[in-house]
Amino acid sequence: MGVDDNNSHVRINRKTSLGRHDAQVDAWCSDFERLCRGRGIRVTPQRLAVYRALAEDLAHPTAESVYTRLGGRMSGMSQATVYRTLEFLEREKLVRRVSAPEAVARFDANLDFHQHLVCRRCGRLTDVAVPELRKPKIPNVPGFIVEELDIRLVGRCRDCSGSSLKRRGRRPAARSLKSKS
Amino acid sequence: MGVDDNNSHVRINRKTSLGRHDAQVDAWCSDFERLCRGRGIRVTPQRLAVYRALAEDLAHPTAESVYTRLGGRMSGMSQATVYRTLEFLEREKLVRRVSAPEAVARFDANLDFHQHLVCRRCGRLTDVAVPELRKPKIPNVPGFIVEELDIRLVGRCRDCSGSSLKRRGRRPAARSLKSKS
DNA sequence: GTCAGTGCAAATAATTTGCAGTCTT
DNA sequence: AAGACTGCAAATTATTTGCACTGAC
Repeated sequence: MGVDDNNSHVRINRKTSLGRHDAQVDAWCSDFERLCRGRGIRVTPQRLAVYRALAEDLAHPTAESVYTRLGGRMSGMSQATVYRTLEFLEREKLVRRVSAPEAVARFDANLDFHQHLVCRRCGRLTDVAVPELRKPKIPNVPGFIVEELDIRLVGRCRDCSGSSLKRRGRRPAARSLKSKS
Repeated sequence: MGVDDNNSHVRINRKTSLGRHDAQVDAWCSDFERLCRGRGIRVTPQRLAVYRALAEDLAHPTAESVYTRLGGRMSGMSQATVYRTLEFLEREKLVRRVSAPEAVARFDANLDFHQHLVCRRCGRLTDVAVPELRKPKIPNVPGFIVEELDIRLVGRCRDCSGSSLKRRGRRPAARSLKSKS
């Protein structure tokens, strides 16, 4: 079959599946270092190591996975640092946090059509119905059976829209969100 | 301003914000009970209670919140049961699990445009680039600043496509996924 | 030299599990 | 009555924090 057949509307990003060329990783890392210095962010061996671990493994590792990849208990690097560094890098928008199905679970009895508004700051999750997203055409992805499109609108709710985007503005710890019902 | 002004393309689902009419909750609950019996699912007071708690509170409660709403330690209902029941209801597709930002965190050094394939069974998260989703028009939602659209394609990866959709097929505990890198 | 960044270990928090007893069908 | 469900409490796993120390700038 030809390159332009039905299935090729969508392409799985090959780079993601496993590791990549050292050259590219190195390039990313030096970009990273340059960017940090430019922004006045201290470059520590730990930060470089965590960043490199992420650059090497694009399969969305968990904090724990990063820790393990770095040599775990043997590396002389502590879990706490890995957690703190990842949080820091995310705050600096140097890496992204993505949601996964094994999330701290939230449930919904409402099976009707709707999407979710997710407030980046307070974590509140609100229903919204966006008519334009009503009948999303399910893309055809080779090697994967797409059963549904989960669309989240991420941003800031009314209560949090004023609050800083400042560097030092740390959001509440994930734990403290649980009581928000 | 009129009902049809720019901002009303999108409507926040009011029902969600808090509780609702008892009548509607009752209706949902009896539908629920009927459906369970029809499918041969045992109807226990605990299951009804958990379902009702969800039907009453559409603000995406956590397992912990459900437990608390049911009276916490005083209700005579254990946390374990709440967790087990929610998991069960989800497996039966009687409620939905939605992802939230405080998820068990996964990180990504790749900031390029892409979406995520999420395998419902093994939890693996894969990058994919869907051209049609390239420039999503950000919907205008009153009272919320939408900063980005997070689109996930949920389904089954190649390795898991064969495996049962059978009732008894329990997926691996979330914990055991961590090692998948 | 200074203060941000780190290690360590203990504290929290979220979720799961073993096992014996109980209730739905 | 049979086996599915549940309670209880202990076990796991994930993540955070206090405090003293060290290294990047």
